[in-house]
Amino acid sequence: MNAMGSISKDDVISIGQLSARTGVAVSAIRFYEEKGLLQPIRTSGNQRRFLRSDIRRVSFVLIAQRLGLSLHEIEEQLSLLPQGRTPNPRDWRQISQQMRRSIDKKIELLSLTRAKLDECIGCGCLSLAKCQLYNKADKMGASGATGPRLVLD
Amino acid sequence: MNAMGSISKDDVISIGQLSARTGVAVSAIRFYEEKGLLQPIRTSGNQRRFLRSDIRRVSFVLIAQRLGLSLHEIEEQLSLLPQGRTPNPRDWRQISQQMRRSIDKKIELLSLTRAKLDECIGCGCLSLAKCQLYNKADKMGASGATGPRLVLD
DNA sequence: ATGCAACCTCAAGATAACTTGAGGTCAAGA
DNA sequence: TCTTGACCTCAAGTTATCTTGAGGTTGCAT
Repeated sequence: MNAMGSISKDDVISIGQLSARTGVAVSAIRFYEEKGLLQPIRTSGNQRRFLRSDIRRVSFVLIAQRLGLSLHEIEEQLSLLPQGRTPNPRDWRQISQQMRRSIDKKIELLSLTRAKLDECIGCGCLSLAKCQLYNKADKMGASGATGPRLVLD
Repeated sequence: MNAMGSISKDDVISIGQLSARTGVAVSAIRFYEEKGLLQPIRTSGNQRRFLRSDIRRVSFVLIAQRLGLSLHEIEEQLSLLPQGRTPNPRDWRQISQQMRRSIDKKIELLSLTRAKLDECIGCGCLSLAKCQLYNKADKMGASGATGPRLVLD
């Protein structure tokens, strides 16, 4: 912004620049926009212009992805922020603690599965009726809209 | 088999029966066949007939899926067995130990990520250049044929 | 003024693991 | 014999996360 509060040319960056800064392909950035993760403004010639803070916003997306969040979940997190702002350190602390809890859960589930597997190694059973592992998994997941789809989440 | 060694009607089951026994949808069974996981024979009228042991084979697929193996990986495991037989308890012990190792790896990775996340919670940084979490993940995955696709595996 | 890299849109392709649907056949009981 | 449920094939749809390509436009440097 300049002294007048308006947006000057130097405050915004092109999609190519955002791509270069974040390592995310141009096509992916357009895709993120489509999914509501970014809301660039347009030039008179219809080209996208991003705020510098969008670099941080994309970083957030990348990091959250590493932690296993889907783009949809990430979008939800972002939309929870007041005024849909890009997460600041304080927001980040909130969100990352929530992520931590979800990682804890994943680890717990894997440990449980591992324990069951250890039993299975001993028994060698492969019976759907009796196998603890399968039954356990069954309770975990049967829900899947698409059948036996889930992968130990 | 009967005394003659030929396959009698009672040795085999229809796709519907296999579905009922395993809980796997008929369409999914056909799909598994297409992927090489099952190799039913056909009646004169072109209907599939499965061996009873295929129930166990499908159970194996389900369990392996729970452990995070893709159908492709499962097919590989099965094809390693002599004569492409359905895994018996001894085979199962081999395979499940290998799976155990892979679960161990996943847990390790998650723990690592969690540790990094804890650091991040403290620092509140969201800089791609500096964030340990992101850099770590980067080294783990950048490979992805499709860009930032991986999910903390 | 012009050239050309960078940008735009929209459609389609890729992968995993299946499902759904259309249109037709088989088999077993009444 | 007829009927009907179970089966068959093949094509297309689904979700997530993008990429690739075709065909056309912009904007900055010379």
